[in-house]
Amino acid sequence: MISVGAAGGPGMDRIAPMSTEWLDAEQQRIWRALLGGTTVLNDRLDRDLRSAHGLSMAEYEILVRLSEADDRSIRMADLAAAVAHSRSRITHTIARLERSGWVRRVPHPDDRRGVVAELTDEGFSVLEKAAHTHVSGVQAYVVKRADPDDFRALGRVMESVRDALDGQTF
Amino acid sequence: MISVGAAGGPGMDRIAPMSTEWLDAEQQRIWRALLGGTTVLNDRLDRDLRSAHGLSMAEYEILVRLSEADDRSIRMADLAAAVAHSRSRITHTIARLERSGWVRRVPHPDDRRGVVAELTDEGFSVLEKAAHTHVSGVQAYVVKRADPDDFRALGRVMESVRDALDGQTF
DNA sequence: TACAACTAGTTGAAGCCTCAATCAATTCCC
DNA sequence: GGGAATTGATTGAGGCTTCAACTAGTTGTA
Repeated sequence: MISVGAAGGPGMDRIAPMSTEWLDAEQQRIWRALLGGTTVLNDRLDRDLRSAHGLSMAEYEILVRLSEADDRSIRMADLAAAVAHSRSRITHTIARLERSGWVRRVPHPDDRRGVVAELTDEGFSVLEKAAHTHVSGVQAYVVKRADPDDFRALGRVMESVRDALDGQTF
Repeated sequence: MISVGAAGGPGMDRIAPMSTEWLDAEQQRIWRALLGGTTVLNDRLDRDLRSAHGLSMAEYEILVRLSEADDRSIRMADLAAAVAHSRSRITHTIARLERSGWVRRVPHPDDRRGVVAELTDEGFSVLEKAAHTHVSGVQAYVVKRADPDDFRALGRVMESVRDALDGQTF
């Protein structure tokens, strides 16, 4: 047993390889809870949406953003930034959503390079139903299980993480 | 703007569709921080590992588990449960790791249906190097940015989430 | 013993994401 | 103005994950 990622990395006490600061036992326990918890959570929310509405989490998130925007439409690049996906991924996902009839692509009025994705009425209607499933899941799997102060603390940490890392488009 | 997933779902004040309890503004902010934060975090940790060691996060996690186990080996199904992946996914991933020479498959001694995945010396050596990259990232992107009490609170929440949802193999 | 039910693991096809290359339009700047 | 650099978006190939179907070994039970 070597505890890679835990207190005292491999050989650490003898050669101090490259000054990596290892996690102590508690930090490692918390980190693994974050990793494992988000894995099972995303998996579960995704399955719930798929089985009930034929919609993935990624697709759901996109529809939500569109529903909140003026004219229910957002430019492709802005949409990519909003959900932290690559442009390529947004192109593929919007193509699928368009095939389903939930989104329509229209040329950008000012910038002729631009494309704007717009939520259709049918898409909005699917979203209305899917929102019940999704929000119920978030309540049951996360919000209801958390002490309100702990939940706020989680928010502070993850806001800091997100703000530090985002803004990188690939 | 309809705020699906936020306070007052669509039409909620008029028809109370199916008694879904919506998230208030603060809860929604926190939930989106968790969603967005974990997205960019996983993305970044994965890229760091890939570019430096040719190893994905999923592969790294598996190697870590193996390195911690007796004989550096774990049965396929147990490995799947440990990292919350499907058996099929573990089969594919171990096949890849075996091709890379980092893991070897051996028949289970008692149960002739069983297969045990075992970390090779070469795999251990890659893991030793990768651990520096990974742990440095976790420190810089998460641990160092978080107030220690907030970080502990995050741990409590995510442990509860994970324990509530895990144990579902697909 | 014998049969049914279950568990372990694999397989291949289909779907989604990543990556690099590409094309078109806009902006920069001399 | 005009060429270079940048930005917006798409494309298709390759890689990883999911899903359903399948084989094989084990367990329960009569």
